Amino acid sequence: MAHSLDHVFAALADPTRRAILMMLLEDDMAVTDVAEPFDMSLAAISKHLSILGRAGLISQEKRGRVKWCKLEPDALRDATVWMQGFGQFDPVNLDAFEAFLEQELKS
Amino acid sequence: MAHSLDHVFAALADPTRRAILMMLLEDDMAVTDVAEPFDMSLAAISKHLSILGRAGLISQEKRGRVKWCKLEPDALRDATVWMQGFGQFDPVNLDAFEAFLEQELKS
DNA sequence: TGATTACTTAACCGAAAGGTTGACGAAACC
DNA sequence: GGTTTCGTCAACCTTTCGGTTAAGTAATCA
Repeated sequence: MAHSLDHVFAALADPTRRAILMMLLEDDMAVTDVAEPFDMSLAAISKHLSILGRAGLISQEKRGRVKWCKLEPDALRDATVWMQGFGQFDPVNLDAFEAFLEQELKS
Repeated sequence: MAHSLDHVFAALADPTRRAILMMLLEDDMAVTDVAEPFDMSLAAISKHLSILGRAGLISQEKRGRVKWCKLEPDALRDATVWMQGFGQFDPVNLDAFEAFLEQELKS
């Protein structure tokens, strides 16, 4: 159990951070590129990324002057297990997630 | 989509609130009984319960002078779907959850 | 009726969250 | 070497969080 549920859930509670995670689902990204779609300073994004890092949800590797952000979905495992203890839900519906994702990125 | 992921994840980020949810897994409880194991005022627990209620994770029904708290696990569904969009995890391991729960309640 | 029980609300407090701007360091470009 | 780019850090500000105590309301008990 690498990272506490406290940190993971707290990281997921912010819409900006959830959006960042969804962006990283596509591919690894540099910090500046992560920041681009948001109406927010680079420093703010940098803070969000460090919170995601503390929760273990992403890792960061610096190559040259560019710092690359990589999704680490395994950090979600403990949280998922915890939540599923409360009942069985439908089998994963990826279509629903895709739709939700599209909706979210649009707003 | 009844309750926002913001509220659900924020509610889950606090260990006291997660412990309350686990207690309610056993059975419905009155507010005073929920508060009993915690080293915290009743007012504090009342606030935690209202946060859980706002997230849709519990419902409360007043019968006489007693207010009963009931787990509403369906509120976790959207959050679970969201998280599972990041990858398939092992099938639910209830035994692991039970062990974790026991550990948690002991500490 | 009077006292007690069950709970919420209000006011307050310190600490943390989420944002800003400005200065800085390190790598890359010309 | 000078300048630009990438990113963090420090200081600050406002709002929210998580707790407290004190007071208030509503139902029950004796």
